[in-house]
Amino acid sequence: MARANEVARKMTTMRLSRYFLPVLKETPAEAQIVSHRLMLRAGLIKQASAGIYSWLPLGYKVLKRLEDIVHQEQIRAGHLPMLMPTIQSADLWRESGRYDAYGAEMLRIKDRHDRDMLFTPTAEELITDIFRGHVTSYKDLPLTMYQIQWKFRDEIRPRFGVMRGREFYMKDGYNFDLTKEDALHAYNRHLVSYLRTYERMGLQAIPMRAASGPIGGDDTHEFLVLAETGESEVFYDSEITDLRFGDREIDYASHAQCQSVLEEFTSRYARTDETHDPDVFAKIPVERQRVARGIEVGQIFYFGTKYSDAMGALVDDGQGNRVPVHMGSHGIGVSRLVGAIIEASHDENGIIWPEGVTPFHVGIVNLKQGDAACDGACEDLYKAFAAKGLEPLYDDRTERAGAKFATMDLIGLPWRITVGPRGLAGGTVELTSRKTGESRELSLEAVVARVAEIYAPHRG
RNA sequence: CGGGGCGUAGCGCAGUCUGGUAGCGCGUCUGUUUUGGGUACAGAAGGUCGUGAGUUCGAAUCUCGCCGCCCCGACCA
Repeated sequence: MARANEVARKMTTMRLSRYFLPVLKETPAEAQIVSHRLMLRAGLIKQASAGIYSWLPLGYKVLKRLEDIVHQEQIRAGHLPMLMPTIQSADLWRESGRYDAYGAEMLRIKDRHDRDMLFTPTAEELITDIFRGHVTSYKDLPLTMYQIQWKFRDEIRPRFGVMRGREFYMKDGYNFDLTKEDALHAYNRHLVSYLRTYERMGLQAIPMRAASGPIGGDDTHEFLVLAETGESEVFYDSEITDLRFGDREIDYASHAQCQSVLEEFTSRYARTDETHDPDVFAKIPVERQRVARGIEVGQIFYFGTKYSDAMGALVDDGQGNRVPVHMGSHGIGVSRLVGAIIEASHDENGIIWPEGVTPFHVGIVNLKQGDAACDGACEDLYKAFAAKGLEPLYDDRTERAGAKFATMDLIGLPWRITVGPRGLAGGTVELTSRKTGESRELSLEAVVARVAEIYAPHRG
């Protein structure tokens, strides 16, 4: 048992000499935007083919951190996690009419029996099929299920790394409600949970009225992260960027509370180019009018009975009627978020991970590898962090200080501890913020306590 | 899909026009050196020049086909 614990402790610590971190000094020629360049340079991803990427250990850790946050916030909102297959039969899609409607963006496959299959671009059909097979009564409503699963959309032109990949990792959720009113509450509930989700990732994502595309429906908001490299042109009232969800407590079952958050965050003008109305925009005081670019990181839809009508997803309404359920769907582009966060948080030296999503909590730089005092202090530090449930990345390579600092800056851990003979002589190490560059000299005990304190608000 | 460009060592590139048996920088390996912001020196390994065919005594280089990748436009988490 003691031995198992020892192994577990080592698992939470990583020595850079034993890690797989293929950082690049030079920028790969194919990368045009900063997030793509930094993801390649920092060894987060490697392109497998156009718009399809392998997630290397460091990138995979970030992806998993984002996934954890999405799960936690979905579960907090009362939604049920599940998982559906990536390869689906064409039959259900014929039933909804989307097999033909979806067009070339859907990757179509034949199995050995020559049956038409497809790689799922979204899952309204399959979830509706599951629903109709098991739910027949209003008593089982409301119901919201979601998954985080790989999707494939055969984009005409994939670009910008994971920001517009063909294969991408997406949270997709589906709500089933008896009435339109209930379904709109589900819509509002998702808006609230998404606001929380993005803020935990260190992002400001603004809900904007949008167009629905092939999912269908009338009510839809997109969440956009402002960034110069965004693909969408956006128009908004600058007051909206002052809004913060913060750590307020919300009763997700309360229609009134969710409605009031929706009103707070959507009452000011904020639209993408698809729904932009210049006349309404012009009525905003000029000094508050903003035209910018944004990255779409999520979207919520209410589409009523579009799929339940087409696929016969009916429930007994308690009054002797069999009625189609009201539905909506909601997506968060988890893999795209990795790029979006980097677009929003970097400098000329590399990535700057927000504390909520960083792959390792702290980097330990040993300036004199092989020096007994330095090595010992670093070992003590990472054991102390592991004991507190924090994950350090220990740079134990026999590189010069400059090379170690450059690597740490590139991969963007928010906090770095520098351990060198000079400081240790006085019993201290240095704690440096990646974001501000500010450093503090602290004792070994104090630095562990300080880092634990920093991360306390970010633990689930 | 329309328009443009590129494919030569792990990465970034030169060589192609004007055919003659492949080179530079970074990285990697060995040794020495250095040690608080990508050290310096010496040595070494590493390439079916995307692919197939053709022209030629000879093809990275010329011709044709194919494949892959990137950029600009219309669509999408």
